[in-house]
Amino acid sequence: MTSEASLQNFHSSPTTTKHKKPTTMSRVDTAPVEIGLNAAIVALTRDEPVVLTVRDNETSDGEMADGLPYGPFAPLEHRTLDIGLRTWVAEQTGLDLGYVEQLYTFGDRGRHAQPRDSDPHVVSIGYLALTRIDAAAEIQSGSWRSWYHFFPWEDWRKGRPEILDATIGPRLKEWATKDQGPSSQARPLDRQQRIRMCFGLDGAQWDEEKVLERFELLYEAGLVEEAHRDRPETAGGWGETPKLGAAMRYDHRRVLATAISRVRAKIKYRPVVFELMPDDFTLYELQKTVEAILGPHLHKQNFRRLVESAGLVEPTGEMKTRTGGRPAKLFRFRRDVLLERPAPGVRVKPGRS
Amino acid sequence: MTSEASLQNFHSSPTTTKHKKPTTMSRVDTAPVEIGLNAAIVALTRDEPVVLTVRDNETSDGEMADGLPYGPFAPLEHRTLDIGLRTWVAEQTGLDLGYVEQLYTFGDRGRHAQPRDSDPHVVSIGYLALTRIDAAAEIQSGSWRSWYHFFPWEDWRKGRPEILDATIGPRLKEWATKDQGPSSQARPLDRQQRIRMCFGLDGAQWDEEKVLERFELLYEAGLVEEAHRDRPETAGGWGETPKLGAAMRYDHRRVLATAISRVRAKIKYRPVVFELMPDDFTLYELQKTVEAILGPHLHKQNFRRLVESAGLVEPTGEMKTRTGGRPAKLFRFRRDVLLERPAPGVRVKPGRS
DNA sequence: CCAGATATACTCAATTTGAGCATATCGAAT
DNA sequence: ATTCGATATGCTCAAATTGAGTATATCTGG
Repeated sequence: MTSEASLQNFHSSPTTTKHKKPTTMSRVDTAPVEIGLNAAIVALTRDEPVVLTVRDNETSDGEMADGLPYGPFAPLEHRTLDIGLRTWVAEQTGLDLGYVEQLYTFGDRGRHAQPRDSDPHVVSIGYLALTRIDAAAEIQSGSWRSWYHFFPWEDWRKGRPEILDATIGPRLKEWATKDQGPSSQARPLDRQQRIRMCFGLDGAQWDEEKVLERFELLYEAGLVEEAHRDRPETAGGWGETPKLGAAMRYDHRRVLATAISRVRAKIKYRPVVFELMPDDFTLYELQKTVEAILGPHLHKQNFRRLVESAGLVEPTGEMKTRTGGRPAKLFRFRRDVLLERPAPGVRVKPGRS
Repeated sequence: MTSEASLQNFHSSPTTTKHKKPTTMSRVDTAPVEIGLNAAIVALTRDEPVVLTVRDNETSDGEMADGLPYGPFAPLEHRTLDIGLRTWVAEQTGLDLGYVEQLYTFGDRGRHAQPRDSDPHVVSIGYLALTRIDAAAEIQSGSWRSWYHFFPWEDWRKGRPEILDATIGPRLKEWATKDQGPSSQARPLDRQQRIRMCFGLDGAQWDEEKVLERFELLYEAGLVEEAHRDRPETAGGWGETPKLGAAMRYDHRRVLATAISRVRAKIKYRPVVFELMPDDFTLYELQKTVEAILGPHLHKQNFRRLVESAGLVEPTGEMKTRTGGRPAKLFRFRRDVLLERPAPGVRVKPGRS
């Protein structure tokens, strides 16, 4: 089953449609559709990237997995999609969002756990929101969870996670050699290669932006809980499969994966880090924040040279003394860069050696 | 009126929502919603970037503006969103799409020209498709139009377009000093600054990726036809306003603007140019293609060094002789780069001097 | 006062990038 | 046949950027 999101980067084999003559569009057979707005709200608590999760925004039906704040788009109430999102988030968590950005619209059937067949098909739009921890303290409901709780294999802060070679690698290789189905010919990259590229195995290098591709691959391979929840008939051998990260409701883990991918990519070419920082900060704190998101992306004092020469920050004149060593200058974000250069960001690179 | 898409890059002032206690989600007041799938299909004919337009896919109601191929998402027929898109495109134009990528989901009211209030609210999802010109020749309906036909101010191939200083600049400055409304305080960038950054006026530099921001600004300022079509009540003085590019139906010009933005951005970090090229090509043809999309982005023979050293291409061994000068080596795309490096692309830069 | 920790300044070489020169080969005009 | 215009392609060279390291300053805690 081809996941839709992977089409962002790969060809998909075109559907072999008969070439009908162009017809006038009919409005028949449009089954009811509901639009779900889902928010991945990201903050940082002590160098830990966290996401806001809620548990009980629907009647508790025994399922206790975490979920993201979400709600249906009501076009009569919400003038725009993101007003709708802000309204739902405020209502469910008490948080007024600042920075909000649309991620992706998912529409494939069978990824949203429809209780009844008569329920409307849900198309879900994922959003990324960034917030500071002081604003984040206001929340009235929901809880902050490390995003690595849901994606342990993405946590490279202490080096390569063991789960990669201990569990994920072997199970994926096993899956790669299993039944491929007849449609495997059309696929541009075969399973082996996709695994290699996604998870940086066999000499390929790890790309911290491929969060979504990795999750979709694990889903496709049936290695995450959601895959079995969505298609119980394929649950063979699920019992002995170890849990790979905590599951989420509906397709929320996919939305979160998209959010992480986006943050990791965007931090490099737009000054979004500062949405997560307090007004004043030291350069080391800034670096720690970037590393919390990207992983310890081998930088050094070059990092300070980078942000200073890029004009991203300016000294406040104050010092921070409780630093454990020599006092550090405090800096603030230079909002003027937005008026100067087209694409400023903390453009860290993979590293030469 | 804040355009929704501009939220990709700017803060928006949070809606001041009362903090209600989290409630169980109700399914009341969900007015019917229809999802429109819209395809901006881009190709290249003789160094001219073109987009596939259709005219008569709905009952002709006198309006004869161009539109993009589109159709409603029918969840019972279309397993995924992009299968739906491919189906509609095939039906309306006879073209089987190859590379397809989702762009953005627009949902704001009043941008989609609802004939009757009783009609369902339409949320439209924009897609970008890239195709080669030989495949593009197959089309049975619709016509290819230069994308600069709709966005003349984006055409920098012969230097800075006169329309910028002759028309757009003055009219925008006039609008900037007009009535700002009471909500202008909360706006992070005022009109002057937005104009400056979007259109590279007053010393700011032109950013070829800001296609959508520019169009949204013109829409907001009432300088494009669609603005008056959507809100006839504000049509004061529209008669004497010169036409800024050809209008499109519904919000299709916005979708096209998003598509151009995306192509221009993506060509720099993913090998998407090759979706537009024939199998074999000379390096100069490749450069011309890039320039047709980005504008003459001051490169030189450094371009060849770039693509060759990046391993993006490999020589076929053949030569192209009818080149007007010394015969050129033919190259083909090295598909293997996808397996080697994480983000290869024709990463041209603005230029130092 | 010292050890440990962090902050900050500065250096230096490898690499990348911007810009230009020189030469090769074709077609068309003279 | 020769010349000119146009393109192709190889090579050089200096400027800028980047990766990596060294040296020194100043705090906290023992």
